[in-house]
Amino acid sequence: MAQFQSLPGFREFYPDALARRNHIFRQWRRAAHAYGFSEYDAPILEPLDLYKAKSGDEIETQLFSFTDKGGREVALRPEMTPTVCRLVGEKANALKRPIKWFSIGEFYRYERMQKGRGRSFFQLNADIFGEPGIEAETELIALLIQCLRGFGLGAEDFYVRLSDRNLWFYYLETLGLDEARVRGILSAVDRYEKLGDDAFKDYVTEFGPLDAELKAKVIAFMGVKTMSALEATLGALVSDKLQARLGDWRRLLANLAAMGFGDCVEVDLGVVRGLAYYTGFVFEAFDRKGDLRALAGGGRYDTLIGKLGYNEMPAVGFGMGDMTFALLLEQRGLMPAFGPTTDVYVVIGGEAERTAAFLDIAGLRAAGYRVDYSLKEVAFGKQFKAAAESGAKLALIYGGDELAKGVVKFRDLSDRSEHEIPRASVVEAVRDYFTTGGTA
RNA sequence: GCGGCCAUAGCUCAGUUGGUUAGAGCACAAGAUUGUGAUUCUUGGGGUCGCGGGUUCGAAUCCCGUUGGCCGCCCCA
Repeated sequence: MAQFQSLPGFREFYPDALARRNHIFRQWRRAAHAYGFSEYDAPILEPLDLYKAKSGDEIETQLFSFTDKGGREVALRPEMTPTVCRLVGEKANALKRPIKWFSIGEFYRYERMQKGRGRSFFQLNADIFGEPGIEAETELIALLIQCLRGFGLGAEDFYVRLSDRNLWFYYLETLGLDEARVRGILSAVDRYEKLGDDAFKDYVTEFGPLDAELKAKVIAFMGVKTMSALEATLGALVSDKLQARLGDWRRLLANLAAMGFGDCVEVDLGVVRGLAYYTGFVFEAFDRKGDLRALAGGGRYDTLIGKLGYNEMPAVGFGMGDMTFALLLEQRGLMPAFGPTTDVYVVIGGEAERTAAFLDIAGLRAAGYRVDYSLKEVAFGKQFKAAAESGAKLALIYGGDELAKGVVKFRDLSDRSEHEIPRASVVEAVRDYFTTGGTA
């Protein structure tokens, strides 16, 4: 039977599955366009070094990488960020700012499959370049929320956890830690939710015993879930950077609340995101119930474009994958059923009538209507059954009796009413039906 | 990279202590039905039981290996 299988972790999209995927992409595009983002795309095969430069050599074990016939070390793209940074970096001086871009593409990672994760997946990426202030975060997080709300998901279904690596740095600095120790603590914070106290083991190995009072403060800070708790913890501390940053937080949350998204966003300093390249606000979107993986994640990365060899440019972005998202929509019953899409089904009496029918079928199709008919000569009963199953609202009957009179029978499949129309005005009659009387 | 469970028709699954030509429902196709709608009835196509090896007179069934799938750990850009 199965002589050739698809490669492990790769998905095949039969028409019903592709309809669901397209539905997701359509809503994402609609949201991104509504927020003034422009769509771009780029190669799926890139130089391996592009990813090593961002993530280090060890990333190679999780890439689909190989040597091409020209001896180049290449990799299927595992993410969009390095590529879009190159696009922006190359033409930084010519691009009007702020640069608001998005793309929807397929990505590849050589990993074990799990629920919500495969070796190939699609991802929406949205980024804003050239804006260092929280106005960029406002716009981007709002887009993320709209990308979820566009499907009918609400604050009871998902929430965005908002955190800030800068706030962690400034706070831990006031507690006397140097940069290396701060990074060690952040690494522990990233794992604390899963590992509990064991998350601090690496820190202790590297820097020695962790002061009990410091550890208590770190754990308490992780637990901060509201702006007022944040202000209670930090408000009295003497640090200009810290107090200015609190102001950023207030403005960002106020902006999102003003857009009506306040109930979708929660302060949560427990989120730091492992990636070393994030430099400010970070955020992740999660399902409120259930145990799904993160729906989306992102943050500010002001230094990455510089690390890739271009002039530094502020940037903030997020990515949202299709697999976990589709699981959520299915769980909530928000994935529509997609069937065949036909406007008009043409019933043909026999071979003699087929020639006349073809002319009108072609005319209707040229006018933009979705028209179908039986490829072979079959009984009328079968054709009407096929018409009903096709989803068509209208059937046009080309029979010998009608054509002899120069007419076509026009049947409304929803109420089973029918009347005759002149053949010469078929396109007009169909157009009239769908623009006025048609029950779409 | 590590671990658990699983693999019979396109799908969901039966298949007795190992026993003759491997079944059902759904789906698909044709007919009953030579001009009007999802019913009903009849019929049909489709499987080297994931693959390979072993035990046996005999394997879908037992054993080993392997590939693939689901799930978890690691990781998660």
